[in-house]
Amino acid sequence: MSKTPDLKPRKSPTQARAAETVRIILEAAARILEARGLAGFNTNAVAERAGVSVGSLYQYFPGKDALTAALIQRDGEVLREEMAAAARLPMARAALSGMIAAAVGHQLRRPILARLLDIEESRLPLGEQQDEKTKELQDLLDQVLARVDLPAGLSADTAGADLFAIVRGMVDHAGSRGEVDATDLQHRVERAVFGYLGLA
Amino acid sequence: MSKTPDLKPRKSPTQARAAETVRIILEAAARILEARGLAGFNTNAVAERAGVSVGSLYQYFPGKDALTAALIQRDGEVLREEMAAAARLPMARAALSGMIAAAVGHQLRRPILARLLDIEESRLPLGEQQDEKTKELQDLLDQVLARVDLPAGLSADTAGADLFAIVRGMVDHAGSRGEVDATDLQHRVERAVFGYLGLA
Amino acid sequence: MSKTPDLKPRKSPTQARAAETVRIILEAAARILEARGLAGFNTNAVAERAGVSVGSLYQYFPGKDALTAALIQRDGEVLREEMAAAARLPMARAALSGMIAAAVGHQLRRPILARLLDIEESRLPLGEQQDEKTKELQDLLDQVLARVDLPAGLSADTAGADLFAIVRGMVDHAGSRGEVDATDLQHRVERAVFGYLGLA
Amino acid sequence: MSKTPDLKPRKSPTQARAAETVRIILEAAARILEARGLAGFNTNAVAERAGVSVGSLYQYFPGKDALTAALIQRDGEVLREEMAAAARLPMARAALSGMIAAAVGHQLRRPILARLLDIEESRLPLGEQQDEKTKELQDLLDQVLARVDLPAGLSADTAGADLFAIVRGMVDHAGSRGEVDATDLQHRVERAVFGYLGLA
DNA sequence: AATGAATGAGTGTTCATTCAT
DNA sequence: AATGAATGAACACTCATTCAT
Repeated sequence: MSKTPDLKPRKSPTQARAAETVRIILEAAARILEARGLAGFNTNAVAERAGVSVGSLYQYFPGKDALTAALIQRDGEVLREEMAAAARLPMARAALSGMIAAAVGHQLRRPILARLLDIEESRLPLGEQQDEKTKELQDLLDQVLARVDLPAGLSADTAGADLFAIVRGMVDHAGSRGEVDATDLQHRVERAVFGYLGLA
Repeated sequence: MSKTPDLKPRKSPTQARAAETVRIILEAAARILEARGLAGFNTNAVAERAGVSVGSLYQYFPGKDALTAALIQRDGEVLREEMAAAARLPMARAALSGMIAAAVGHQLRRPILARLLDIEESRLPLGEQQDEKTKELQDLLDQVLARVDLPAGLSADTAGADLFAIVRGMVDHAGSRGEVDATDLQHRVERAVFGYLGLA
Repeated sequence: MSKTPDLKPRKSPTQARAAETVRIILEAAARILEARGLAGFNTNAVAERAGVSVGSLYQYFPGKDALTAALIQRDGEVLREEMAAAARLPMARAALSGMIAAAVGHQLRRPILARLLDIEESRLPLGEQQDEKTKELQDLLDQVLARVDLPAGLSADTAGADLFAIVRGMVDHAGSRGEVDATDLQHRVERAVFGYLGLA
Repeated sequence: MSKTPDLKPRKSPTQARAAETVRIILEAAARILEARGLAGFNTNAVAERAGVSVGSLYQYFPGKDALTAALIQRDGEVLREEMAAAARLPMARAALSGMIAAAVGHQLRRPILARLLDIEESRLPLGEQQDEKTKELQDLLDQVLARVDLPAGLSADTAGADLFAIVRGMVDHAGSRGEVDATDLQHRVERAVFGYLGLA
């Protein structure tokens, strides 16, 4: 077995300058990923693009994987907020539509980045912290699903996982096909989701 | 820009022994991928596992990416055959079910391998050859879809791509969740597919 | 805690060329140590001095520490043989003299190298293999000490350890003072050893 | 060739607070050395342990080696005083015993630190200052040796160097073996020293 | 054809040292 | 004077690929 890498940020930047440096590094990492893919994603390139030294990068992240993990975390932040907002809508159908819209919007905003982070997320041992985040999303979905009539034989858990997979699969694929029309994609994903749930 | 790598096998194995060697190398590559992931997938490890020298490996494949490409190709062979057989079924609904069964069966047979090859496939410039294979599948799907009443506003092309994405997303996710019950998964994918098509 | 490094050679060279490469690398490592000290002892420098690539070095040694360990092992080989030969002398006093001569000769042959390897030996977790080697020496010494009248209150173990320390301390220091006269040094070490044992 | 580093403390701490800071830094350095060895001995770790910033550390020491040198200097201070006191004893034999006791006590107080500083001392170009300190010790030893009948063929210089080496070798080794009984070690070192001098 | 030793560019990471605040 | 963020040269180690045997 290989040793599990440290994925927690190394130091919380106390000074304003340091926080800004972290932000710059993360954005540089995102751009490198988008421009050169996983193969071209290395710490020296990120540091150079960020206009800082490698040393600075390692002041804030204990290793490459921790940088990736932070990027995944940052990337999911907005998504989770939009999802939570959508889940609060009173009508279940509207809530689901809103959650789909959040996923679609998130993916189409930076499709390449989203796809690569998905891949990396499945590779990294993100630990409790990320599990919590995922669980949070899962819970939101479960709450909404509890308000619809699920078809016989489907548990909320399984249905949640499937919907997750359907939405991610469709938006990833749309992203890789170069789609940019969010409205159209939204409709199709709704077809699949509501069809799956028998709410068509 | 980096030069696009040569992905065609270096020599057509005219002799039976050579074909056998190629087979052994490919299976070794598959097992390394499954056991060690993309990070542990390197030519020296594959050659050692295959019981041949690196030199021999490079006799049959011009580079690492060509090896990966051949693996993707091999991996899709059976899937395409089963898909084609299913597409020949007279009833459109049965044909779709059969195609889903092929996809589900393929993924659950070697879930880790299937997932990693999906990732690599999206990274490699597979060229005409693979495009043809994908187009073949797309055509099969189009033919079947031509025999159902597509909902308004959906082209066969788009619907095909979406179904592809739905199925792949669901089976990938099921694979990574450790599901092994093909029948159950089959039902759920059918829900999504027929739901999407309005055939529920 | 830091992970204990792998200190065993990576592969036993099967071909003659490979064995020669290993020999060349070890001698280059020795010369780098002598010329630049521990601070200048790095794998790139060793490889360059050896006239091979770093890659070759890592074919045979899993890491820098393994290289050092192999050097320690090689360095002790001749010493152990000479010690064993001396221990076989029938007269205990002659045996001790012979063992001192072996230690003195060993140290004066390559004084800087011997000193630095002593330092590294104390730092590395050499494991059973080396413990055996040291135990072998200790056993030789014990056997010889069993044939002399030890002063009251001295166990063979303690006496052995002390003699070891006396000899090593004196020859190390002589080496670092630049002494080259083995005969003179031999006499003085004998003074200390026989004096310690009350055999003056 | 590399330039010889500046080993003198950067500023004479005129203020009491500065002197205290220096003391704290030195003790932190000692503890880091003991706890993490030479490999873990770095200026950032020392500063953190000392509770000061690296910047402050560099206010008082022009570089890492200067810090080490100061530590060596501090470490020898007490030893030299005790040695000088012992050398003033009227009976030569008692003086030697006292000097041995000083060395043994010094080593057993902080065995790991003593050993590592010995190693570093042999690596650093300590310059006149330290030479003087060593010479001071050597002189003390010479004065005492002048009061005993040296065996034929031994100069006071050589004898002094040998005794130094014997004592250091024995106490270093005892330290690394984990010995803690100062009285026992004292007896054995005396055996060696007086035996060497023919005063048994 | 096969072998496997050899290559070396590339990458992750550390740490002594500097300097803006 | 003090801080600690930033620097970047240096180094351990990997692995795709080549080539002498």
